[in-house]
Order: sequence, then C-alpha cells, then structure tokens
Amino acid sequence: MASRAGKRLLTRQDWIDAALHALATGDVHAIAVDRLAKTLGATRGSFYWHFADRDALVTAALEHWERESTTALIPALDAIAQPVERLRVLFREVYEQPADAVEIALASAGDQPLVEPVFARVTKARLDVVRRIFLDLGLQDADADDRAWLVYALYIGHHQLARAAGIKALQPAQLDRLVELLTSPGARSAPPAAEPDAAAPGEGST
Amino acid sequence: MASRAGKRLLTRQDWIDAALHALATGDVHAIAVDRLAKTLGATRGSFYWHFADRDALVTAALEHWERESTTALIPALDAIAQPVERLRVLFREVYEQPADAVEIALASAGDQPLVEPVFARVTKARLDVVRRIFLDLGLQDADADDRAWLVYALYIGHHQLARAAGIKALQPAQLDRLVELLTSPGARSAPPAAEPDAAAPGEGST
DNA sequence: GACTCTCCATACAGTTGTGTACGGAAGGCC
DNA sequence: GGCCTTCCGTACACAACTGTATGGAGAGTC
Repeated sequence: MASRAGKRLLTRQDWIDAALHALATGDVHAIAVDRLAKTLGATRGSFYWHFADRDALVTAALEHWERESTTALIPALDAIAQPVERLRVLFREVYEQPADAVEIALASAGDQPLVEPVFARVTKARLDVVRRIFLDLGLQDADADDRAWLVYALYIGHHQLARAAGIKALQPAQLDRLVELLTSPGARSAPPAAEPDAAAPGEGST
Repeated sequence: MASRAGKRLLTRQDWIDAALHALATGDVHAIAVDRLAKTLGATRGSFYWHFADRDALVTAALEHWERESTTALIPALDAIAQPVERLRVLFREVYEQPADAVEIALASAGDQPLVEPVFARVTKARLDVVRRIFLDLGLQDADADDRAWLVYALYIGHHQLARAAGIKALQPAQLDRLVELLTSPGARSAPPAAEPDAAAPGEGST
C-alpha cells in the first residue's frame, strides 16, 4: 500500500484486523483505540481519520467477521449434495478446529447493542444451513428444527467447553460416533409435536 | 442486620449480591466498585472496609456462585438412584430454566485469571455428575466420557443459543425426545475405541 | 462521659480510556 | 514552486474507574 518516509501507512483494514485480534485474545472491551494504536505503532490521530469513533470500528470488525466466518462459507457447503456428507464436512471443518476465540468472545457479549444484531444474523444463517441438512434427510419441519438446534448448540457448547476443560478438539472417531448418533432415526419417530401448553417455566426451584 | 440512624448497614454479602447482579446484566467489567456503590446507595468508603480491593469482591462473588449453582446441588442429584430419572431431573431443572446470565457472562471470561480456576472447577464437577449417570447406565468409561461431554456441551450451547435466537426454554416434549436420543444405544455400539493413532485417548479429562 | 470499635463519607491522586482541535509533513498536480 | 489533499502526531478536555488517607458519627462499654 501507500507509504510515506519509508513507513507504511495504515489502512482501515489494518485497524479492523487489530480489533479482531484484540477481540480474540480478550473481550469486546479489549477493542480500545488506545491499545490498538500502541500495537500498531501509531497514535489515535490515525484512527480517527479512518473511523468516526470506536463504535464504527467495532461495527466494521463484526461485519468483517460475519462475512469471513459465515456468509462466505455457506455456498461451498450448500454445493455438497449428499446431506450426511454435508454434515460430516461441516463437523470436520468446524468441530476439529480449535475454538474460534472471536466467536467465544462474542457469544457472551450477545446483549450489547453493537453485537446483538450481528450475532443474531450469524446464528440464524448457521441454523438454516443445518436445518436444510436434516430436511434433505427427510425429516419433518419440527424435527429438523429440533435437530438443527441440537447440532448448533453442541457446536457452541463444544467450543466453550474446550476452553474451560482444556480439550483441544474432537477426535475423528468421536466425530463419526456423533454424526451417527445425530443422523440415527432415534427420536425422529416422535409425533409431530402437538406442543403441550405446559412449559410454564415460571417457578424457579433453587 | 445492624443499622445506624435508621439506615441499614451494608454487609459483605450485600456487595457480593450486587456484584452478581451486575455480572448477570453485563459482563465481568460491569463489576465496578463505583457503580455498585451507587446502586447500593453508599460510597466506595464502605466497600473498601468490607473488601481489600476489587479482586477480592470478584473472587468472593465467584465462589458464592460456585456454591449456589453447583456444589450445593450435587448431593440431591446423586441421591436419585435411577440414572435415567436422574438425567431427566437434571434436564428439567436445568434446561427448562431461562439461561443463567451469570453463567453466560463467565463462559466467555474463562481466560481471565480470576475466573478461570472457578469455571474449570465448576465444569469438572458438572461433567462428573453427568458422567456418573452414563456409567450407571452401563456405558464404558470412554463412552460415558463422550456422552457426558455431549450433554454438557449441549447445556452450555443451549443457553447461549437461547439468548441469541430468542428461544426461551425447551418444551417438555423436546426434553423427552432429547433424553430418549441421549440414552438410546445409538453410538454406544461403536467398538470400544481402538482409537486411530492420531488420537491421544486420555483427552485430558482432568 | 470519656473511650473504643465499627462502619462509612469525603477528598485526593493516579490510571486508562474517548473524542476533538489543530498543526504539519509527504507527495501528487499544475 | 506554490497549493491542495492525504494521513498522522500532539495537545487538550473530559469521563469512568481504582485505591488511599483521613475524619467522623453511632452504638456499645466501663
């Protein structure tokens, strides 16, 4: 890119990358203009030329993450015709990776105004992908919803658990057993959910 | 408790409760002495009499949460002899509740020095409870480990997902299908793990 | 009624962060 | 070779937060 006096000039993307790196090694609060400037060897004067304020940087970083981690990956997955194979590829690409630190950082910041809409979009898009897998397997709508929810909850939980318990990644044999369990007829035979009116989670026992 | 000039005096527990409430509605950074003092109608002078510093409050709050949310609940669960019923009770108590906001806040702060040891202890204790259920069901060690991991990852993921996707709680019918799926022979029939060499079988369960 | 202990308010110092104002250097344009 | 645009450093005002020092009011004690 452009340079001046031998020194490379910073781009908007440089700040975004630095923000995502800070997010990965910390939390949303770690995206601090002060600290980013220090790591980039610049001052806040540079930052406020590229961005209106800190919120603009956070927003741009989240949108970048949304594209890289979700939007851009879906077409390649959908191109796989066999649903079981699609699930297997998904698991292999996604469960075997070490936990995505950005994702973990965002998961708990889901109530912050800047994070919430992005995270909701990503969640919905990913759930849709998995749901289509089970629909292609012949499951009913409600069953596919349940199963997709299960798979994705598992995905999120695994990454969190991996960090807390020090488990690095799923073993291939575990993956195979997992796919087998999830694609088994199993609970699929349940009646198409004439949901009982119950589900009054009001009482909080301990 | 004690009072002075009609005004109730604050206790150590008052500050801990306020800290946990702040944690539940925000993140770890939300535990700020300044703000807590404001919500309690006191000043930091009071706080620094009860606690050495902010870290002491955070530590005390985390230990309180550990007892209330895990340590104190295990004996009652273990008292249930039938493993399937134990799993069902666990799910009913735990999955039907709205997401524990403290837990979600802590999950992503798992790398912070103050949070990490507590969260690791809680994770291990809960995994042990579930693992015992599957051992009592007759599963081999490795299978019980896998299944426990699956159940607990599901638990964590469900709560996160519920917040992101706006799902409130599992319906009873979904719960039943879930228990059925998880206790089904399913992947249990997999050969007793002649793990491919790539697999370090221990997977660091401690 | 002086004395002490408990609990808290006030005041101050220091740190870290945001955002703005302004100036200035480097390089392209003519 | 003046001029303008791009990019960034410096300086300042301000807010939120931590931690410390100190004093003092209330209540119990003798």
